Amino acid sequence: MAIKKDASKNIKEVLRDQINGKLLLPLQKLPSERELSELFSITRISVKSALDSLEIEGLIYREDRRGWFVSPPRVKYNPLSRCHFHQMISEQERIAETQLLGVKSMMAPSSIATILALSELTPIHVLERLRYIDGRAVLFVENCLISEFFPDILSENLAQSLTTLYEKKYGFKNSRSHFDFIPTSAPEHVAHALNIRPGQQILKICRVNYNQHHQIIDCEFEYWRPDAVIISIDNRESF
Amino acid sequence: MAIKKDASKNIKEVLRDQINGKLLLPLQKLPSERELSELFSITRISVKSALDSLEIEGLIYREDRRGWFVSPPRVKYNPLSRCHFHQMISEQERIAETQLLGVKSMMAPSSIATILALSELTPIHVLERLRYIDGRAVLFVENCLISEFFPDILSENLAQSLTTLYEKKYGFKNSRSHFDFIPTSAPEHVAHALNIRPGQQILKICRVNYNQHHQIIDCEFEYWRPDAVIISIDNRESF
DNA sequence: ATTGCCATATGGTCTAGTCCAAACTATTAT
DNA sequence: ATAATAGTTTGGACTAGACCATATGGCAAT
Repeated sequence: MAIKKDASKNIKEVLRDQINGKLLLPLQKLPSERELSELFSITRISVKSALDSLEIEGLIYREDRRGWFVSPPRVKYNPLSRCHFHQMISEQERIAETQLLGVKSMMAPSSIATILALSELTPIHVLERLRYIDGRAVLFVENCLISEFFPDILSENLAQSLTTLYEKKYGFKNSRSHFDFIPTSAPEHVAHALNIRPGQQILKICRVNYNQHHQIIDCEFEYWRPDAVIISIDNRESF
Repeated sequence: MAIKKDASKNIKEVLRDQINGKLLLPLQKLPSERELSELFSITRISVKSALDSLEIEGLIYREDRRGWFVSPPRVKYNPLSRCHFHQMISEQERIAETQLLGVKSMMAPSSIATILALSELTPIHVLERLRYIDGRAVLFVENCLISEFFPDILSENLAQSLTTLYEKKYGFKNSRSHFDFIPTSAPEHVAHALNIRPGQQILKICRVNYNQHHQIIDCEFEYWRPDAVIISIDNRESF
């Protein structure tokens, strides 16, 4: 009786072995849920439950109504480094792309006003961008800029590094950033952009940036596909 | 037709509203899955799916065969601060406890040897500890110490701060730490200790510590209940 | 070549149950 | 009082289907 496992444990172990043993390669499609349920003689619900679990582990991911696929290796991401996104990714021999989804100008809603430490009605620009690694959408980014710091920014190419733009066009240097990392679920608009289910787990990063005059100039919300990233931080002391 | 929602969306929204509106308070028990399925006239599977989703969001958590409960607010955790766990928690007016689960002495397996940059067979001590906030087990910690750096450490009280012990007994100061933050799922022994399902999402933190001589002396694996924590890091530049 | 349409494959969601194991509770025997 | 026991409640796991919405690819009309 020690050999016999739960149905879902068995399929999980088999698939994990296949992936770890490189019999299933990154980006490769798994058999459909119906095929798996026949192969393992279990119902589709049990198959789904096993796949859900492997998804949480970060081994596979789903594309809505297309199927299940093996996750590529995670990229290392050091938010504290000066390095731009594209540079950081290409150093890992992966290909990064950035797509500008849209720009809105509005009054800061209370949730954002709190983060930006605004005490009165203040206009902001909100950029929505989607970032790809090796062609897969893995990161949804929302930048909220305090408009008065960035006159005429909307005429620039906003698919590039904002940090560079801040410095070249406005002379801003980063003096401080604050980061919050929160394991939570994807809001509707994020889920849609990343082609994941609303409510799926995600790693949310809230970043607040200060310029060289110690003023908060913008904040950023990053939503990472949880299987795509390792946050990697090195902390050397200066003493 | 715009009013009618999916069954699971409806129950999710109702429960989320109840929690956000403080009608359901932290640590309070939700009605049982069977009661909810009757209340909302949906099957238990749909109820479970909605609860799963709220769990991922971090609003509720389950205790095996006991029920579903409203998550307390997240604690802020800054791994880069010098601050001890107990101090950090009590500054947030929460109560921290630490329980030593066990100590093993062994040869470093390859996975750990790699992290500790060991090139040959090396004895290590492995401490397993469980940390509670307000009586709830939220953090499983595994410390892997290179034995030769810590003679006689097993005779000490290991439920206290290890950092303090390193300094007082061995004169070690931390000169550098490296952190990896990985959203993944709970391994079996971790799930058991935290009373969560094997395979449930977790935030894993791998930490490697260097002493004042720039030697790696130990590493630590932290497994956080994902609804219990916000990682909060402040990055001031020195230029 | 392009466009529009349709069939198919696929995952998303749901119904209506069953059986099981662990946690808890109330009762009973000592 | 204490300990053993039996019943109840609870979530965990599963069966065996159903219908829906969308992504895709092939085909036909333009």
